Formats: sequence, structure tokens, C-alpha cells
Amino acid sequence: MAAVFDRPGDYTEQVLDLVAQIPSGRVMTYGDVAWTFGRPGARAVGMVMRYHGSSVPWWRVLRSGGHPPTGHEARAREHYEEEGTPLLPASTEAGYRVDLAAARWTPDS
DNA sequence: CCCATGACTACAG
DNA sequence: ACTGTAGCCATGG
Repeated sequence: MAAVFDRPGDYTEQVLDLVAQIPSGRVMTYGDVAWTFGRPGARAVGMVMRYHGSSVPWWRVLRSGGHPPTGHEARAREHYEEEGTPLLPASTEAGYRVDLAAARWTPDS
């Protein structure tokens, strides 16, 4: 079935489509995803993920600095270890962060 | 149109 | 590393 979302707006559709294209082991920041559409709507992207994130690899989208979504640090780590995403040690509560320099991805690549 | 919300970002202290 | 403030944008009431 194609249309499975409640009422997918153009913006929401673009975000979900792009996130779904991120290859395993690679990641993008909210800002990168937003700028891909020609706009700095990092927050708007986060909202789309909160609502429809269950249908896309949300763990491949992180915040600036390589930290996973707020409230999902532990959940995301499981996927990173499973996909072999490069992680780095951090002095944060989660104790880790994603190596953006090595895992950052763009649809152009 | 106005207002509130949120899985954001950057800067300042 | 931490918190607070300001700016950003789409969505919903």
C-alpha cells in the first residue's frame, strides 16, 4: 500500500522520502535534511520525525554535534552498533556520539 | 491571521 | 559539560 500516512503534506512527504534514502551506517543532521529542501527548518524536520518517525530510519537523523534525538539515545545506539555506524566516546550521560566526520551522508554522494 | 508546540541550532555565561 | 536566550520553520487549534 502506498498512501499509509494520515494526511501527508508536501513537506512531510519530502522529509520521509529523503530519510528513507539514507544508506545503512550513514547519517544526516536535521539541519542537512532541511537545507536539502532549500530551507533551514531543522525544527520542522524534527516534528515530522516525531509524528511519522516510526515509518523511517529515524536513528540516521541526528542533531548537530552527532547526538541522537532527545529521549531516544539508548534506542538509537542499538541500531548504530547493528549497522556498524562509527561512534565516538563522549563525556555525556549517553556516553557516546556519532562520528559525523566519517558517517555524514548527502543524497548527492 | 494569531498563538502554542516541538525528536533543532547557534551563541553567551 | 551545563543552562539560558534568541532565531528558525511546519503543524494544529
